[in-house]
Amino acid sequence: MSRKAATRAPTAASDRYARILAVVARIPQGRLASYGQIATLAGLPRQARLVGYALHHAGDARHLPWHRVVNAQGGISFPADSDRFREQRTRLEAEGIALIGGRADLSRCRWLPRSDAHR
DNA sequence: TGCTTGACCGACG
DNA sequence: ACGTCGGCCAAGC
Repeated sequence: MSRKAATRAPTAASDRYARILAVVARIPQGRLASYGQIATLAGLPRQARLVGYALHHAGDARHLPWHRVVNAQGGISFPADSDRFREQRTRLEAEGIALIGGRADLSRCRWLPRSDAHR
């Protein structure tokens, strides 16, 4: 009884956020991951927007490498004239990731989990 | 209670 | 390369 009408996902939102943030926390320094990639790794394919929402909700109040999450084009998903944008770019450059033409080379910096390989 | 927005993505034309 | 559209879920008003 009191079934709470689980016509929707039986999984609580906070649980999804936890999974997403856990994946973000695993991104190694000097590596990048796209929102969609994080979603898939967290077991939530096609839910890239949730990744952004989770990070927004978490804010910088965590020790998360949020700056290592970029969009599918390798760019920063913040207005180019915002402080957020500058901070992310600064942090990435500090890790040796340069943004050429506003975007990083994902084919070179993308994080490949389990394939850490030489590490 | 319902519509809109959002740190997005991929497919199409 | 670019604009448009649908998808997917949660928070805000």
